[in-house]
Amino acid sequence: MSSFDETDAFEGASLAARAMAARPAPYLDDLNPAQREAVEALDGPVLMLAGAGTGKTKALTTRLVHLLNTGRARPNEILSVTFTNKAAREMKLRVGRLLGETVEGMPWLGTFHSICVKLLRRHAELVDLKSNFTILDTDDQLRLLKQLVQAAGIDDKRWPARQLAGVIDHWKNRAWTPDKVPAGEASAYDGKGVALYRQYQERLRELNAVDFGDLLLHMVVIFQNHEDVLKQYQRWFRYILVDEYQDTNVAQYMWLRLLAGGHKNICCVGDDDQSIYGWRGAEVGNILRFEKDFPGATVVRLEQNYRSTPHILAAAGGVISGNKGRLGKELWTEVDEGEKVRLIGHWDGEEEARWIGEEIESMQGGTRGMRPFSLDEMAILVRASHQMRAFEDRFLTIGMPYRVIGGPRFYERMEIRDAMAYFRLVVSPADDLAFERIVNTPKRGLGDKAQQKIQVAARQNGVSLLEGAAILLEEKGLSGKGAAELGRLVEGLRRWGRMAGDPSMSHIELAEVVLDESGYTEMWQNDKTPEAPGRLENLKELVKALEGFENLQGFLEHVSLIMDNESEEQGEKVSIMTLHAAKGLEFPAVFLPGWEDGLFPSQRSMDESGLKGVEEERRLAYVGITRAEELCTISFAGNRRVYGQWQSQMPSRFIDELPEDHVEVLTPPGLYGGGYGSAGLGGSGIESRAAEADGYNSPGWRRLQARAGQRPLSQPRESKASVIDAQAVSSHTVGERVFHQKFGYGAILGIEGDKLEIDFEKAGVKKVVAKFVSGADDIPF
DNA sequence: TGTCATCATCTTTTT
DNA sequence: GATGATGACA
Repeated sequence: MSSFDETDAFEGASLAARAMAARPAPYLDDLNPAQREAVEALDGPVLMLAGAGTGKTKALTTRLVHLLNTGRARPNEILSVTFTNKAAREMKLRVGRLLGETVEGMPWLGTFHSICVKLLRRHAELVDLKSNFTILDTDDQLRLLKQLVQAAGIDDKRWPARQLAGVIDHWKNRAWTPDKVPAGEASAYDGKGVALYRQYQERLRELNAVDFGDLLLHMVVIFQNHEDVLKQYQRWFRYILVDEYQDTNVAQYMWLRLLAGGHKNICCVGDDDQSIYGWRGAEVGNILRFEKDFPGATVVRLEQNYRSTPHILAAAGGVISGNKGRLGKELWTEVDEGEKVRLIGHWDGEEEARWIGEEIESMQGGTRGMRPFSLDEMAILVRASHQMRAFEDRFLTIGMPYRVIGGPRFYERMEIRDAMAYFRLVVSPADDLAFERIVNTPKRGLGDKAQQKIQVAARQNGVSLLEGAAILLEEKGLSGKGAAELGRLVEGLRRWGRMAGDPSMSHIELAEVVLDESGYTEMWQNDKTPEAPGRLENLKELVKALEGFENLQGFLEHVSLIMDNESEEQGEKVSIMTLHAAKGLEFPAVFLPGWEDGLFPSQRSMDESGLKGVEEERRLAYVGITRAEELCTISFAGNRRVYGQWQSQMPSRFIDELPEDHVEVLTPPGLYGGGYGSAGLGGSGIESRAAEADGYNSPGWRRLQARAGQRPLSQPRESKASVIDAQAVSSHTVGERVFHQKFGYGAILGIEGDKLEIDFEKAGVKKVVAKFVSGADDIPF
């Protein structure tokens, strides 16, 4: 894990470089001609157009090693930027492997954001900040904006603060400070957008805080206004590598151009077909105009695909060819044909989840003449995260082990943020946002009125909320329970602050003391909701995570940037994630459910961005299909619940774009002869094998629907899960009160084999697998 | 001030 | 279906 130890970032070469004078380069032999060209074109601008699965990361890391190996730069003179922490880690790992040693000496390999934090800490004063500024998460940001909106007397129902946040984010992504917002944007947010943006920036400065967008924006401003600073870094970073260039926004683009302005030794890697972050301000245009920005650039295309079968590549290629203005690449492969992309329609979303669950079970044992797939080799990629739910419910029911990647992030959970707010307040007592968050958590009898008094006291005296509270107490401005509790809190924070300065006390102990004495832990212990045990567990994990850090401050810094949760529990599991989260990953077998117009392509994307929106969605489809190595299964449902309301769905337009020759249409499961009549493939241009059947209006289908409730949910197959479950059954009795990790507490109504029918207090009656249920009294924590 | 019920709104995608 | 905001009540 990267630490923020900046000491040797600019000092002499810490390891590898010393020994790096021109060694032989055996690693070059591992590359194909295109990759090799991209690696060996070391000087001047290089654009590497790397299609999906063409060995992009390999080329990039090899290039980095080659730079070191030829003695062109020392490890700390290379700036390499990625978008995600995961990608940065991966690169470090692979560079290390190629060098045959661990890479501690690459201080400037990281995400845009983490690198900008390092730089901004050094130059904070140039934008009126102190170098210990805090980084706000979206939650803090929103609360701050809400205050401003309300203070401006705006009806925040008609003009939600969320929207303002979006507008400001949009502007920051284009590197527009309040002064630079173009006149054409003046109508944003009821015409008050710019004024509020200005106020917001002012507030941030007062709080000595920045938001995510600021990290880049401030650095761009600094580089633009302070030539000496810019020059210094232009000299220092002798080579620049950029991953996922198609995802850069304007601010990032300007940042890169400024830094590369001198030597122009910049190598950008990307794939215009995989640009899927337009909604976040990414500009495909950046990659499309690279050659104009850097005349004489070497452009290398990586087109040999090492990941997928020809059928999969052809299907992906067919879909993406519908987009205009592509740089154009033709992926090819040497591997054998393999299976066609499979397409299947279902009656509704639940049926789809059920079918995929069963298909996964049979694929474990090998089915339809295919090799067996392990659960780790299979993934379900959805458009929107709410689609995951159907699968989770289903898999919980049948006892299929699964893992959700990129779900609700650990550090975004309520209890973690609360705890972090306490820590922040201990470290910096003037953190008003943190104070607001926890004054009345746990409940201290400090409602709106009391909090307003604190605000007033703070403002009148020109001090932080915490100090304001202290003054208010001295002046006896509060009484009763609230006063006593607030006194305890203020006192506590002072005490903990002293402890933080006491070297004899570890920050881990301190964290425990804070959570304990503040009553926060107790609050959850007394909480009877099903989430409480999990939250306590998370708090424990949080404290454990502190171990990797010197002090609370370092930890807070880390957390604000590393938002992904790396809880890699082992065990074979099916992966479920969004298409966005899947970028850069690959799986032997991939399921792509929910290909229905409105859902995918998403209605919102089409409404907001029109044709551009559809094209981005199409790229998303391309990303999805190209994640598959051997088998790709696309599905759609004729009906789906949207906002809790049933809606009939049309198959996605992208289905029409799949080239027929590379697609096999599967017959839907069940007793009804299948087919795709009214709700199915009509008009898709693809011949269904069962096209003659009248599909979902057939009597057989209706019969099936009528019986859906009683039908055994899955044909028991010899899976590991059910064997274990069978043994577990005997430990439960009808009427027993039990606890389930997802559904909470409930009473057992009946037992059927390895499944229990349980009346949950919150979730209602469900059938679940016994192994997910524990006695209500022995909850593990 | 805290709690409960009702109601509206909502859903992409994330550093 | 679920969450958040609002308002009546204890």
